[in-house]
Amino acid sequence: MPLTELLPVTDVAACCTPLTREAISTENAANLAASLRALADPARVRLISLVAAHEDAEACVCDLTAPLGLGQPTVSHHLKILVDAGFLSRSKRGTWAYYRLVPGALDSVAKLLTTV
Amino acid sequence: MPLTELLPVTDVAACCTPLTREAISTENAANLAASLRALADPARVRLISLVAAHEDAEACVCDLTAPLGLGQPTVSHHLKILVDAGFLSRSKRGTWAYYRLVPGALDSVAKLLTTV
DNA sequence: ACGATACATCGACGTTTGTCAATGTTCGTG
DNA sequence: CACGAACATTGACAAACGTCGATGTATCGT
Repeated sequence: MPLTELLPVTDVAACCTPLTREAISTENAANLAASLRALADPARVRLISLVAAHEDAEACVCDLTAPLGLGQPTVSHHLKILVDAGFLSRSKRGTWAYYRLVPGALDSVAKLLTTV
Repeated sequence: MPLTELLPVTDVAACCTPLTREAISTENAANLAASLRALADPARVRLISLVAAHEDAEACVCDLTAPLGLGQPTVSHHLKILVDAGFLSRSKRGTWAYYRLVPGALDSVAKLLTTV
């Protein structure tokens, strides 16, 4: 079950009622787990936070390597995981690649976890 | 960064504003990531759902091995991770160990992810 | 056209993870 | 007290993950 095969969060959340309302199917559980695993890393948590808090709510790779204390290839790697999972979007302008939050993506997984 | 060193979710959530409000600290990011990693597995997602949906909102190990299709030691292993992370509580009655959701635990991590 | 810059991809390495079989441990019952 | 049942713990192994250095690929400025 590699992290590479995953559905965008938006699709994952479209599927089902919150986790605790009724027993989730095996397939939906796998999709939700994959989305969660994309978030379940200190560097990626900080990346999302840094992008959201950055000016104009977007950031390029060069803005992110220093605060994370990680190499550029590693940061690109984490960003790719977040993009593939549907949490971030990438837009290239000139030499730079700008990342921003996908609206509603975090909220959709939050909604699945909510019990009330 | 093994999954063994972790704070209960409740403490994790007490720390800070939602992820996207301001840049999260390195330490808080590590704690949140650890909580998320406890959830980021298909078997554990199903475990939480099965426990919540079970009669009286509690279940013993013997109720859970069959629907998961996993061996008893593996199920116990996953349950321990969820208990250590603060998502489930364990109460032993006789030979049986009953697991139930910790109220508000899932909601606290959901709240950290919410952007609105 | 050339060099430099910003980023992505690749290959490799050590660490962590999920799973199981085997073994401990605790509790109830005959 | 011994036996069985329910669960936890241990040890082992393959698979996946995070990180890095090296290399590839556009794009801009001169």
